[in-house]
Amino acid sequence: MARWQEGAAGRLQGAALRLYAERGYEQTTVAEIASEVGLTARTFFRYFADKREVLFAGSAQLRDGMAAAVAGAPATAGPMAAVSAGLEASLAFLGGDHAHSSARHSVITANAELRERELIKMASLAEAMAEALCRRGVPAADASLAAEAGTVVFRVAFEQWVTGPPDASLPDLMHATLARLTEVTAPR
Amino acid sequence: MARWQEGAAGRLQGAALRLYAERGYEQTTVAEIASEVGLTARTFFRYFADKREVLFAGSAQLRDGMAAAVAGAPATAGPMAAVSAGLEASLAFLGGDHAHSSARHSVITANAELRERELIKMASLAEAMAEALCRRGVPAADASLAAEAGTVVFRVAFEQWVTGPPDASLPDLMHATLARLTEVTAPR
DNA sequence: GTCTATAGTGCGATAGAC
DNA sequence: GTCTATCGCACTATAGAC
Repeated sequence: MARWQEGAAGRLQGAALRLYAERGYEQTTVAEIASEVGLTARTFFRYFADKREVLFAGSAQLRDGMAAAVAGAPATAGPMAAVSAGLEASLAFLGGDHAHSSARHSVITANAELRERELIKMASLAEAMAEALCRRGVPAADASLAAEAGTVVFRVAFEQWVTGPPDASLPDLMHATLARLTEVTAPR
Repeated sequence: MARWQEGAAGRLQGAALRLYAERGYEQTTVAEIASEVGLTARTFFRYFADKREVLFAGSAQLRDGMAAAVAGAPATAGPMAAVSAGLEASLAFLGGDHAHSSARHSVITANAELRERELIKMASLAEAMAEALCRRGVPAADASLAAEAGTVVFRVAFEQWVTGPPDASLPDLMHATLARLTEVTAPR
């Protein structure tokens, strides 16, 4: 019989998302989240750097997975094609649980601090992909532009997915959005 | 003799930027900034919603100016051309003081919380331009894509400017970066 | 202008597992 | 004994309430 229950981090994440959704992010204290799963606030901060971070666990794996996909794209692929491979890789991390993604998205968009945190996570995705592009020999400025453009596609497609019907295809939305971007930015 | 000196907000901004640069954002307390110009922390929070916001005064005007330029672009202009007009309008707000912009940029990039705040300001620029595009009859998804692509250009060009030589031309960098974006996103 | 709740940190104590 | 997860306490600064 273990003295502690296992999966403290996961239990904290679940309780946090539920409480943030029920009563709002600002109306929820860290102490409440922790006591909800039989822990104290001090332990919460052992696992998460701050009150926001509990909603963004796993973002490092997403980032690394996308960067690896960019790095591993065929040598013949141009910058945008490599970024597209990165977007493809993100689907494995995010396409699974529509209900969870949707709830999480609602909580985040309802609060400015959480939106800030989400944006910096997006920026770190872009930075990681840009660095991978640089290693492929893409000039730094082009790499930043392609990577940031990729995250724009990611964001727009993902938002359409979570706010739309549960049976919509995230891959299809991603491809369609990428096509729209090339259309919109094309010179007339 | 006035009971208080005028331009409290401006003096707080100046002191904040200076102290953030000298000893770092986290090592500076609001009380220090305020006492630096003969005020109290309570007064600081009368002018600025939080410790970060003092570095982002004027961003609402920038946003409104850019949105107005998008709205006022020729009716024949496509989404990206209208966004380009918005970028053009931003130059009047930002192209002036290279030393100040550079110092501010250094402070912001040195701290994660400040980067978060900058990103949400960028997102609000994109949102405002996207809304202006929608009013021009551009479909919502295309409007988001064009507006976000515009802020990507804005960010990349601005960073090149502040980190480069003081006599470089921000307008030229902006145009060149926009051209690179269309090149990079073009289908092969 | 004062008072207070909460976020977040540093250090140390505890209580098992090994 | 060491290691690790957790808790307790004291503390500062932010931010909002009164």
